[in-house]
Amino acid sequence: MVTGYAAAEASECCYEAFEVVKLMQNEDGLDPNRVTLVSLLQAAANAGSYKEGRAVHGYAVRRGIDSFDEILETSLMDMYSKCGDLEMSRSVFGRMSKRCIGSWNALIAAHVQVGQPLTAFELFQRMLQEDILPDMITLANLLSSCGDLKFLRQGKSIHGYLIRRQVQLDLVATTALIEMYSKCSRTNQGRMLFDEIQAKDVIMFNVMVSGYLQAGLPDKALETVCRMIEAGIKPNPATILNLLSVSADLGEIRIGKEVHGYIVKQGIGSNVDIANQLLSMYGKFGRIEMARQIFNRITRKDLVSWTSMITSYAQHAHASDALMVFRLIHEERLQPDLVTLVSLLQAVSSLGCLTLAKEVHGHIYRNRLEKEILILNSLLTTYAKCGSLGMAECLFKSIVKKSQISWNAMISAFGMHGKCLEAIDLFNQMLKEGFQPDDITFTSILSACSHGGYVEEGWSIFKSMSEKHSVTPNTEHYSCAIDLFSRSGRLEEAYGLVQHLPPRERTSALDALLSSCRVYRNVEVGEIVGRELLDLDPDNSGTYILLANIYSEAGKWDAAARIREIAQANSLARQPGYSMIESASVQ
DNA sequence: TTAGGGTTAG
Repeated sequence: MVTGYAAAEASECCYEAFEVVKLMQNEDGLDPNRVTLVSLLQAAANAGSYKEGRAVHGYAVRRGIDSFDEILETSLMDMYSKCGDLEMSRSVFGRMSKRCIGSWNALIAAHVQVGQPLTAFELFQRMLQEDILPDMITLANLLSSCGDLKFLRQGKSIHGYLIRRQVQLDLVATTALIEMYSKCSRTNQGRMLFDEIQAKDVIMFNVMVSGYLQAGLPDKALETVCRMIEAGIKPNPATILNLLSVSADLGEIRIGKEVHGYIVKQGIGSNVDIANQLLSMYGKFGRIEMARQIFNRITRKDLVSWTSMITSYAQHAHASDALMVFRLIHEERLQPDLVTLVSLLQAVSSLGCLTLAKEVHGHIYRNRLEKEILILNSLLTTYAKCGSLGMAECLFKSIVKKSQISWNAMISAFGMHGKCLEAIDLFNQMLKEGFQPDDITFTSILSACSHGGYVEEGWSIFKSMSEKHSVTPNTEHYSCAIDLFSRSGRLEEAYGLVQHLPPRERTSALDALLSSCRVYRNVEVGEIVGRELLDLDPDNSGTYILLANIYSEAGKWDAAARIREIAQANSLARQPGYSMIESASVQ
């Protein structure tokens, strides 16, 4: 009876199990034995009832069942881990005279679950030193750690171990391997294992889908979900969460709306995790009103709900609303975490308010998050965007373990403030300290050079991208280099670079180049650029006007008149100019 | 023993 309640995994059942034991003692005068205690511990562990679990431990000690057997001790460890007391779990483990595989597994699993995979790995090494042979449970847990730590080599060696020992890979083991490979950026390897299994379950599909999402392949993720549905497997809540991510990543709100409809029909909209993901998806599409409605309907909002709402506001020009939501969090007795504060910093950055930046900085200190690299990098950018390059630099210097992102953030901060030489110096220092620049580093440094007019320096850095750093220049890099040349009047060279862009992405670069042609009164290049631009975007009245001006300023009145005639024939009126000024609503 | 969510640099 007690075991039945214990297996039911609900807190009410935990109390029922304890009630049954009381009845057993009072009415029948029977004392609980080891089996009863194991069941009670299991009930407490499933319900997370620490008080009850400790009481059972105390009872066992008082009754002298303290020369515990392995099963009872392992149940104690499991109960302590599930109730969040890892120390007690370790202490029970330490006192065990004979440790069975189950107790090792319990401790390894506990460390994996609280996000300490490194310790889980250390335990595994100790286990091998003590000549204990790992079982499938140990290996599945370790594979999960390998994924989290991106330990591809160790993950592969576990896979190799399984093959060498000719272990038949079941659904769970294969799923764990697929997950490990996906998290270590080896999605294809995961896919091969996935294809080998005929009878896949919903979890395996979800893991594969999530692997594709992590790899930035939302179309493959969608294809996999479709295959799953075709195979007659019903989506579960985790599938729904994946699908909402697919929709956001593909930029296809239609999919998200369809999934929303499914959620409503299935009556699972009250699930807080699903509601959070839905809110976040609408937020990403800028559908703030929809996001807000979903947020308001969540009855038990958790920190993710609040943070998602802040992010949605912060990223779509509603910074003051983001701040307002942040202030409400405290009333809910929730403690903002690292992610909440990073989102808040985005809002502060877009307001450009230094006082607020300092206020959040204080908050970060009070919550002891001042050493988190994620927070430091965001704060650095926020200070720079709020006009205080000094504070940004000071913060950068104070970061003991700088990440590549810290360097990128500081280079871009110098760029924002027109300090091109400082940005170049920092870039060189970054290389000297052995950090690998990436595409974002180059976007920042090239844009700093182009704004500061440092043509030679910028061009030499652009060339070094593929020659020295194996970074292939993308459209943005080309645009920066084109800008670099066109601003300094080297229009032929700029036009030469435009040819490297795919035709559809040439418009804005050509637009800027045409303006430069006017500034530098270069009719030859202007004519070529203007015509190419008119081919690509014949409805842009600005191009006709600019080209006509270039002709007339060069004295080519006939050509200018012809262009104006064509514009008139196409009835392209000049767009009136306008400006928008937002009044400061937050001090 | 296997799955999911809010996040930093342009």
